[in-house]
Amino acid sequence: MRTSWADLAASPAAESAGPGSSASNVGTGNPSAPTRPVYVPPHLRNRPPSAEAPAPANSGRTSASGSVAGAGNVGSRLAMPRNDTRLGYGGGSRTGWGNRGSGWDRGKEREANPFGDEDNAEEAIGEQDNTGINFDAYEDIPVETSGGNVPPPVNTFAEIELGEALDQNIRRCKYVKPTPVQRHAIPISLAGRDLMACAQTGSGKTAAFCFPIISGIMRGQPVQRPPRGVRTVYPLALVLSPTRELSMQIHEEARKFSYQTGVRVVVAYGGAPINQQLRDLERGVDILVATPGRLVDLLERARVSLQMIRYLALDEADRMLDMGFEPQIRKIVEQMDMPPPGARQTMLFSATFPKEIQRLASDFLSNYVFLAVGRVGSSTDLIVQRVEFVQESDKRSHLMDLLHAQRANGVQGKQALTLVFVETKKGADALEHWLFINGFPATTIHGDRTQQEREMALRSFKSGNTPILVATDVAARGLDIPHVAHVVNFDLPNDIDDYVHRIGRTGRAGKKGLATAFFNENNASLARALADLMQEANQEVPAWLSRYAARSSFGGRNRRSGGGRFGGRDFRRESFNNRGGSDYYGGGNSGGGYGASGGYAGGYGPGVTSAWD
DNA sequence: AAAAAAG
Repeated sequence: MRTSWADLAASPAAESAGPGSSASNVGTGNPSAPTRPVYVPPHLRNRPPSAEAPAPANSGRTSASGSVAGAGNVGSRLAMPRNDTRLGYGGGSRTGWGNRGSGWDRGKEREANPFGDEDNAEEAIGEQDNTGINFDAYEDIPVETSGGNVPPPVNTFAEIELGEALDQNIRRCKYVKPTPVQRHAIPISLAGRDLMACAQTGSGKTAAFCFPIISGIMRGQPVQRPPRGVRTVYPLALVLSPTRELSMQIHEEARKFSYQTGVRVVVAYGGAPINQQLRDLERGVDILVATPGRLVDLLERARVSLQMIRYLALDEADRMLDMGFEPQIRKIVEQMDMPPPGARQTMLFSATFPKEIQRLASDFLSNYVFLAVGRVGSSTDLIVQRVEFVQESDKRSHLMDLLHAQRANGVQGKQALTLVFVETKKGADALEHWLFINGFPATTIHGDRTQQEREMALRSFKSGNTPILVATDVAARGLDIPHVAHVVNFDLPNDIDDYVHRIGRTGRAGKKGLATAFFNENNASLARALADLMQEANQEVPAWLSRYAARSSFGGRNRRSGGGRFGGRDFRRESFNNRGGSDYYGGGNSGGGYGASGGYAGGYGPGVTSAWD
């Protein structure tokens, strides 16, 4: 029966195995046309591994040895038979999950094991290795929700019906219990609600939107794909992010979560050859992770259609909707063939969410829940923030002093990683060169480098091979780099939100971090916001900075009324007096965001909704 | 003014 889109997707893929065959086998409607089954079509992937080796004694439940699940497996093949009997198939005890009657067979026999086949498994999984998560750091987190009928949070993964295969992957990731944003966001999404979520950097947002998507796709009705054109693919979920490296990272994470669920995740971004990405797409895609430019390209080539999208997730959503990106995002979301709000489920995530961006974002949402999870303070107080007054001309030698001190401190074992942010691409190259000739191995990542160079730089940094990375804002958001001990704002950004994201590259997953900023007259416009932010995060604010702040306190665009926290306030609450649009961050409101202390509407216990209703 | 994102 050629009813499933998967069959449609399968044919072009088979065709790609034999380039000469063109689209003929699709046209014939012959389901078993491919004679060289290099590729296992989705409808065949889920055959119970009848003759496979039985599960060894090693249960795999918590291979707590080492930091990596399956680290002992040299190759991916080794790991898979063991798991097959436990995950996708045998586990079908849960209601509905094992039911393959729909012809929507899931699971794969050829899927590479994303847990066991990575060269740098420790680095790759390290941060998400939640044995290392310091959950105590997440106690007493203030939560605010608003919107109608907010589904209550959960306390454990077990009480969420995510499906056996996904549960198993959660165990493999060593996620012991959900982080606060996951506790709240996952039930909201599973209930089918649209969501705008603010949560601190490093608090597990990726999983928060991936789990409901994967679960929903597994649970969902099989789709009949319109045979629009054989080379067009119809993803069910779209995840957009502002940088290529972040898309890669989300893809890697999502692959782990969807391992042996039969849900296929594909990534597409610019700067890399498009042909491999096209081949990946042709093999079938449920979740497409992409950067906007490349996606538009694919859409215009009609290689991707958004017609079947059920889930849309924007990571770093405020960034995606700011001036540079907004037209592209609108084009993708509103002017292609994506179902409208209400006909799809939309999830927006970021650590920061300025009010006027919330307003733009609300165009994409339908009856959404606003969720803010985080401490009172836009940055986690796991990060020690320092500001030093440094003239432009002294910055280099000052950085050198810091690096020397750090080296002297001799972090045992692996060298601590230092991420240095600068303002410009040229400045990045210049600083890298200077560091290099002064004996500090450094590399750099910015938009003037080739994609290969960018990826190489990031790998080299992550592995500790080059423990200093000089970066522009391309690296400011979302990147999850374990062991970043120190973020240096060599040049401060002009926007306080960028500062929040930059320093959020450290202090992740409940670990501590240090952030040092070089401040001088050029940064006067940031003084107020910076001082406020630091104060909220219980950081020591230098007296000279407070003086700068007082001097420039006539509400520049960086000034957040009411102590902006991390943008964690639903603009709808104040929108009636915000229509004028003259405000930024709701400037001039009287309410002042969260109350100075304990002003949260609730969210601590189940069933709590908010005063917004 | 800068950075990012298609080629």
